[in-house]
Amino acid sequence: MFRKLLHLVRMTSRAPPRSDLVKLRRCQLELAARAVRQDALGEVRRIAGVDVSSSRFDPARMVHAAVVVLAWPSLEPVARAAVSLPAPMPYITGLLAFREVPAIEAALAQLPEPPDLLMVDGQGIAHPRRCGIATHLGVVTDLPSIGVAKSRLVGQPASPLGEAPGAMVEVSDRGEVVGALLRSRARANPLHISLGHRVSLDTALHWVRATLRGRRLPEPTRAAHEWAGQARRAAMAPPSDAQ
DNA sequence: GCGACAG
DNA sequence: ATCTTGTCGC
Repeated sequence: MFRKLLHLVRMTSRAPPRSDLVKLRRCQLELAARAVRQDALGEVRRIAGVDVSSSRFDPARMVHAAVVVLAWPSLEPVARAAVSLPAPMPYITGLLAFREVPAIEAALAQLPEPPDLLMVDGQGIAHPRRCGIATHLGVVTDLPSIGVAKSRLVGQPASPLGEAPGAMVEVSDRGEVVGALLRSRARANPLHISLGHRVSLDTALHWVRATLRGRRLPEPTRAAHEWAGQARRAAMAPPSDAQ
């Protein structure tokens, strides 16, 4: 359904007309209504990190989506995929998913089997319409998903976040708990964790903490970021003269 | 009108 | 998001 909306703006990759933005926001309300905010996931053996890379210097305006699947508990990569597509539209605050999800879905489709859990670079329900990219992706794929963002979109912490590693505080927006801040590492800016789909906030925090390895970003996110960057540089590299 | 604003 | 190596500090 949202795929038809994308078609409206696909021809340009420039800013969609205002009337289309209204439709995209309505679409988010429908997706958000389908998001499951409780645990509805099986045994977690394969965790997928998801990320997208792009460059403002790219005249083709491509988005490069990468998925890296890590085995639990070894956290060793067992599968990876990357897909590059023309950006359907520019980045617009609150509408990130419409820019990035199509390429991510294509990358997920290349995996030999679907992962048990998605860690997405961005917000879940911590979004003005409770439909950040983690929720959007989770609902359209019906896979359990967690939002791991590096900065804030909406919401306020219940109290100042402690300095100690592991410190956590809930974040609320318009009277609703939508996520949490997590001090994943000492002296580092906190992670913004929110549930995406079929995962509770507690379970989301559990899996983020379980995959940190003492660093700021969880391993699935780190690996996907690295892979997406490699995919972009490979696609943008000058033509090789290897014969 | 002003300020905020994932990637 | 991206441009980018070394460097300072726990």
